[in-house]
Amino acid sequence: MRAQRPNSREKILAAAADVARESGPGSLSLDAVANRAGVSKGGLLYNFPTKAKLMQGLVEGYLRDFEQALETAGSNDKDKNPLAVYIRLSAEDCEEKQPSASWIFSAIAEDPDFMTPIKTFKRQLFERLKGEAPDLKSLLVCYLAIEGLRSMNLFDSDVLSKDERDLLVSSLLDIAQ
Amino acid sequence: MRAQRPNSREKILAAAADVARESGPGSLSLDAVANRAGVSKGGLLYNFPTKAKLMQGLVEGYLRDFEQALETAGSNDKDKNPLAVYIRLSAEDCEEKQPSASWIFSAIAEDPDFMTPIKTFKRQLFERLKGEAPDLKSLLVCYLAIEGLRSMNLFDSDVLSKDERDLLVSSLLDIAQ
DNA sequence: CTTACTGTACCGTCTGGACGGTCTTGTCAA
DNA sequence: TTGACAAGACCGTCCAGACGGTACAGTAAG
Repeated sequence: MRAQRPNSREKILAAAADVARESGPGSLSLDAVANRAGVSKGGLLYNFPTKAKLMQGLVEGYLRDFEQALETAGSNDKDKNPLAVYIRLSAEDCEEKQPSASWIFSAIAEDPDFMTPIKTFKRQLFERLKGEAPDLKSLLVCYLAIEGLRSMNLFDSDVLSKDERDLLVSSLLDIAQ
Repeated sequence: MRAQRPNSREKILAAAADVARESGPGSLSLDAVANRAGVSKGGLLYNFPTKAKLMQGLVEGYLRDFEQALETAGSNDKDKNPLAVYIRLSAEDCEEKQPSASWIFSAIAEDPDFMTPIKTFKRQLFERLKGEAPDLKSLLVCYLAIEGLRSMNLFDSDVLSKDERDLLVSSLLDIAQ
């Protein structure tokens, strides 16, 4: 219903993420994205009338996917502790060698305000976890450590070995009970 | 010996950091920096012959300051546990409402390779801590949580209240023994 | 006839950087 | 003490290129 050949949108978004990751966040030009997506510049601007809308599309897609992943992980997982679910999901995300959100740097460079939806999302998530966690101290430590893991993945600083990452995750799950 | 009026360099670096923080990472132009520093564009390019050199100057200054802060904190602090020293120092850094390194986004946008010195620095720091820490699990949790705190500060997502930050730090110091 | 594009040509703006000129400071011979 | 001079530090202007965005004519499918 959204469009007749709707995979163009997704193709463009994926291409934008690819270009941002491979060519660096500062080189995310509309021409580069159009080429990468196999779409003319006119076609790109047909789907996203401005560069800001493109970025907004990236942010919204990311948040949508994340929320959905959290939801399905929450219902599949036998462990009903939401913090543990979040830890496991995040650790899985960070396994990927290629950070799924490296385009964030492009968005920030374009306009720092693109971060506000992400910030409010995170704040809500934290509040939700706080409501269901038995111990504030454990929650703080675990949540921040996961934030650190995500940060490392984003900056792809491969400081930790795989063993160390596994040890960390199991320690966190321990702390989260 | 480095220069006859060497405060120009520092003034320019400070101006660059200010512009990056206030105008957004994508708006860090040489003109803006020159204006902010009270220096002509020619003068700016005299001190830093290219934009890349300017970024490099920011990175080097940041690393130098950080190392020095670690050193003095290590000798002043009665607690000889290096991890505890690092935790306290980092927590102090993150108290500042204005992240001291928001220019990092500008550097990444310019060229992701500007991160490599910072990455190797962090890796070395982590290795050093690992050498002196009694328990790997505690180190991992503490180090990552601090990394998370730094990340939050950088993205200035004010998710934690001051009380929560304090509670986190004391918990980490507990874990670090 | 509408939707969803392609392809091209173009405009205005911004930016990094090169360049020539200018002011300041230190040095040193007379 | 002074004057000549060179090097250092900085100014102001100009330009080529890249970029975001517009306009528009064409077209293939449903």
